[in-house]
This record gives sequence, C-alpha cells and structure tokens, in this order.
Amino acid sequence: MPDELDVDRLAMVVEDFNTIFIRLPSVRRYNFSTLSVLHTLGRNGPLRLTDLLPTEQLKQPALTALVARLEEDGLIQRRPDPNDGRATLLSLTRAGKQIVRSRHAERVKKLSRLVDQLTPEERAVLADSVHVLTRLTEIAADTT
Amino acid sequence: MPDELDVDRLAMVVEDFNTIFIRLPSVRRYNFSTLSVLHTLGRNGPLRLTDLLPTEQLKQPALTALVARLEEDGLIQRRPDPNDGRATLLSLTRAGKQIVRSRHAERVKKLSRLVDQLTPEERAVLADSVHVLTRLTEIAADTT
DNA sequence: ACAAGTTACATCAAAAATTGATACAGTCGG
DNA sequence: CCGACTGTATCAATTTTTGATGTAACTTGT
Repeated sequence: MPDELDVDRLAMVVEDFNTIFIRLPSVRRYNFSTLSVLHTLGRNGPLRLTDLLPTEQLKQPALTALVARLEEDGLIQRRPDPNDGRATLLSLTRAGKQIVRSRHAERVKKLSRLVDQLTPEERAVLADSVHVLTRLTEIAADTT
Repeated sequence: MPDELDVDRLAMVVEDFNTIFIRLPSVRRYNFSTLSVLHTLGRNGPLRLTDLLPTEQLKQPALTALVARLEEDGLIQRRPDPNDGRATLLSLTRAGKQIVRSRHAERVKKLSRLVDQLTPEERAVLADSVHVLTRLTEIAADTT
C-alpha cells in the first residue's frame, strides 16, 4: 500500500459526497436546475445570462425562463449591464442569498455530524488536506 | 492559523468539486435525474423501485416513467423480486454500466489533470486524506 | 460613420419530464 | 381469510425544456 495518491478513489469519494449532499432535503421544492443557478449566482457574483449559461445544464431559452421565474419569486435581481445594452446582470436578492446560505448550512451540519465520529488523528489528517483540496478547485477555476 | 478542521471550508470544497463534475460534458444528453438513477444503481446493486426512490429527487410516478425509458434504451434491466410479487428489481445492463463507468473515467481524468499541478508535498497530504474521506462517506452510509 | 456580421437575450409552439390522484395486485397481521 | 397496508402502474394536468426564430445592440472593416 504505497502512499501514492489514488485519484480514482478520490473521484469516488467526491461522487459519494455529492449524493450525500443531494439527498439532503431542500427547504422548498426547487428543482435541480433552479438550485444550481442560485448556487452559481451566489458563488460567482453578478453574471450575465450568457456567462451563467455554460455552467448550467440548460439551453438558453430554458435559462431565460428559469431566471424569469426566480425573479418573480424575488430570489434574483436583473439589472442592465452598464457595459452592454443587450445584456442583463443577474444577482441574488437577500432572499436568494438566504436560500443558498441555508442549504450550505445544512451541508455543514451534516458534515459536522460525520466528522464528529472520526478519531482526532483522522480529523488532523483531514484538516491538513482542506487547503490542498481548495488549491485543486482553484486550479480548476483557473484552467477553465 | 490553527490546524483545526474547518468543516465550513470542507463543505465549500465539496460543493465546488460538484460543480466541476457537473460541468463535464456527458456523452449523451441524459438529464440529471437519469444520470443520478444510473449512478445509484451502479453503486448500490439491484434495487427495488421503492428503495431507489428515496435517493432520487423524484416522486414515484416520475421514477416509474424514467425507469421505463431507461429500460427502453437498454440501460437497465427489470426482473421480478423473488421475495415480493409486487416488486421489481432494477439493475444496470452492460450498456448502463458502461455509461456510469465512462462518466467516472472522465471525472478521474479531470481530477488527474488538476492533481498533476500540485507539488509532491501537496499530493502526499492529499494521498493521506483519501482514506479518511472514504471513512466519512462510510459513516454517512451507516448513519443513514 | 455605416453596412455586414455577430452577440445577447426574448418569444413561441412543440416535446419532454414531473406531479397528484387513483387503481390494483400482492403481502401481512390477527 | 379479511381488512389494512405496500409496491408499482396509469392517467390527466402542470411544469420544464427545447429548437427555431426574432430583435435590438455591439463590433469590425473600410
């Protein structure tokens, strides 16, 4: 058992965390697309529709419709892009942020309960790895 | 900067990996629900519809319909549950497994490219953490 | 400074996916 | 073996997504 990085297993673990997170009940019944859009907007500040599009698994008309619904529901704001008359800047309202935050909080809660059952040594190993994992996601953000 | 585990950041990192994975193009255009069902069946062997249901974000009629489509497409198999005349056991066909495998392979490839850009020290830290992360998902499986 | 081409988003009808209500056959406890 | 319950299917109605297309705003080359 060499101490070499098992990327296959790393991918599997991430997949499993995904499903653990997905199974967490959401406050209201927004579908996957909706929650993803809220998450992305919460994470990546104001975005134009076109810039939001590639991160979501939707075609443009579906995203337009989804965004319209979310504006109706008071979860996102649309304002003209000062640099481009055709574009609209999308961002979360306070209510939208609240939803993203509360979902994140539930995931933290879930993770905390799991982490509590680790030994102190295991927790220490995990603690050291968090910044490396973060680095990985940063590399991904740059590379893309 | 204490070496204490930052669960909040851990949750964020997992969320970010989720979106990195989600953005990977899928071979054919199956929607989220479909891919999730395939993944779950691939991971958790034959399952009855009722046992599959709680892990998916769908109501029962939608899952029934989805499963019917997947059977049509030759991605899953349905056979009677020998222990319960009402139930059906669902499992992946060879073609279904192939899809799950190839999606996993793409994620491994993506992760590999990211990992390549880490320093050896960072990779070592990550390598040590993988078994702890795996433990976490096992705890989650048990707890649920 | 303007025509031609491109980009950002909207609109619309059609297709696909999801839901709630309900039906029905199989199972279980007394 | 009866009444209650469970597992899945079916159906009509609703919601979501798509492909095609339109329109206004930007850009480029001249």
